[in-house]
Amino acid sequence: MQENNKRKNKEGQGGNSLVKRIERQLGQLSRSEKRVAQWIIENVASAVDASISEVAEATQVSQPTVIRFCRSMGMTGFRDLRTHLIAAMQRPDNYLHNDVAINDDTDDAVVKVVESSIRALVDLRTLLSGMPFQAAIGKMVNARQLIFVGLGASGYVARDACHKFFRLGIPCSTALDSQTILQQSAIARSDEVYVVISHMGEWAEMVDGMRCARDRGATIIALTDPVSSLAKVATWVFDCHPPEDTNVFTPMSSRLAQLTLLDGLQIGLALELGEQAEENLKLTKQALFSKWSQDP
Amino acid sequence: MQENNKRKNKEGQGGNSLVKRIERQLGQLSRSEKRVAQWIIENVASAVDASISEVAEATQVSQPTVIRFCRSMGMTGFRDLRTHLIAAMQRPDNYLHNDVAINDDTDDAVVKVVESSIRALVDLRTLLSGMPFQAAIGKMVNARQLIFVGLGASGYVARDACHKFFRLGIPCSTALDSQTILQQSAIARSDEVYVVISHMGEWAEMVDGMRCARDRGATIIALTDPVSSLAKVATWVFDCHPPEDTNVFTPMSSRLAQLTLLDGLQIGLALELGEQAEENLKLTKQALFSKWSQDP
DNA sequence: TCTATAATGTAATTAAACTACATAAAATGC
DNA sequence: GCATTTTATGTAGTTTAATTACATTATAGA
Repeated sequence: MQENNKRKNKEGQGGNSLVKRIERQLGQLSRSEKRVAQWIIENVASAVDASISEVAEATQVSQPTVIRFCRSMGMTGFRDLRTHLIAAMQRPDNYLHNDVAINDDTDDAVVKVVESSIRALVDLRTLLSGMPFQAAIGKMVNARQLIFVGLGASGYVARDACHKFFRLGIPCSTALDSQTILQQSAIARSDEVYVVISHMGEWAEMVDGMRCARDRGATIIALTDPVSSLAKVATWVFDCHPPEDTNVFTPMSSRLAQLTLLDGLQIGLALELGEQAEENLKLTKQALFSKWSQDP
Repeated sequence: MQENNKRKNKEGQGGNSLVKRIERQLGQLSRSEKRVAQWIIENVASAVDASISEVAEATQVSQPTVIRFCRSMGMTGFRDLRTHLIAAMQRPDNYLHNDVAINDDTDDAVVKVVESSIRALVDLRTLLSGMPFQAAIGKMVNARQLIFVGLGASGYVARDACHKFFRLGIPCSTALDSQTILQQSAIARSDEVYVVISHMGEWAEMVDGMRCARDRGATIIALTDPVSSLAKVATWVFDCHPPEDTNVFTPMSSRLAQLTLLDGLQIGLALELGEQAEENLKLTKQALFSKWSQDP
């Protein structure tokens, strides 16, 4: 009992994931077992929650065949397979993107939503190296004020970012509608940094405002599509192009990428600012906690 | 005030989030359940392979008590607990690698931030199966109005959610400060659904307001820590507990999980509502696009 | 075509997870 | 201190999941 625990832990940690292993062995499997394998690969997410009877039904094979498949994979049985699948799902590269379909049931749809969010962030990670963090943070360090700009849904991202950055002790404000953007940028100064969030970067008033601010010497950091008009006006661009999306049920996972990017900028800036910022973060955090975690 | 965390670094083999959570709740458990908790903490490795009867025998309690323990931990049952234990075992303590350190350079820090965001969503993925989507959506379908509630940083999440849901064509509003929450809940109706976002779920005014709304028959859907006061008042709870976090440089990745969860609820609701909601989504999307994608 | 072998399914078995109810212990009110 | 409620726990039974033994069908080679 104890020795097989050890074995399992090692396998779980060890290099290649179960999904890849199943793919590799596909050729050696019989027709029915192959069906099971295929279904699991395509539905890893639902597979981890499924019982043997559910798998059998989904793949139109008998329950013993499912177990035979498990054994072919070198597992002791279905329970063991499930263990390994759960473990494999902890590695985010196992998530594939699937669109929500109109006839999905609730649980499937939710799983797909979460997985597409994970994908959005995994994609972001691969793009990080090309992004001008150093440069953007360099400008922010010396800024008199940070102004977060976003319209519509991007306005919520801008607000969230503003709330994050002000805790560093830097003056921060927002501009969330055309009028405010135009007025704000009309008095822009060269020691101000605008952080602009926009999916396609084509709203005329926003682009005009930012052009004006840029002309007056301000720094424009844009989280937007790099081929957009906004990108042309910006000082620094962070590539945030939402995937083309023909499906109304696809949520805007790209805003998660924006939020995470802004988290990255804020943390980077905090490190650059050093002790003072760290102290401010600590104090703002304590201000909330002390309220109720002190009294008995 | 943060001191009590230090005590917990004692156990050598598996310091992971679920174990920490069990430790944190040890105090609230009854004598028998505490025995189960203790045994699991001390034998995480064997626990992941154990059946319910093995656990019962090892701890000298009855099988239902083991299940009761699982429920006390916010899991749906033993199977669910096992799922989470397996997932938690996948990262013994490399969690520290994701924490930003004061002497990290910018690029390292940014990568860590993105990875901890991914982590948060992968964790969410494993929690999904225990969440009451069906029930929550069932209530929303017939609601006269959805009210999104959140204080401070959670207010931005509430706003974002409100903006998402209104596009289905449902009346939506927000309550983002104590005063508004108390007033709103004072006139709550049984056909209203409150969606409450709160990290620890312990703000007195918010809990009071929601209790009042609940007493008046409203449905309370809470995205919060399942052991909180808010969770006790809520009709349905979605487990959103932020990881214990001693590092000021760790961003609040858990809000990404909340946003994603709300995306899931919105999509689920859209599917439930059917064609009308789909049409509304399409129209709100077109309203934006037509502005600039039509004229040449 | 017949036999041998592999593949798959059916039905029964065992074991795991869970529920409903009963009882015991502890806490509360008088 | 006793009755009453509440909470904690266990017993026994139910349901569901996993597995086995065996029967059937398909396939390949003589």
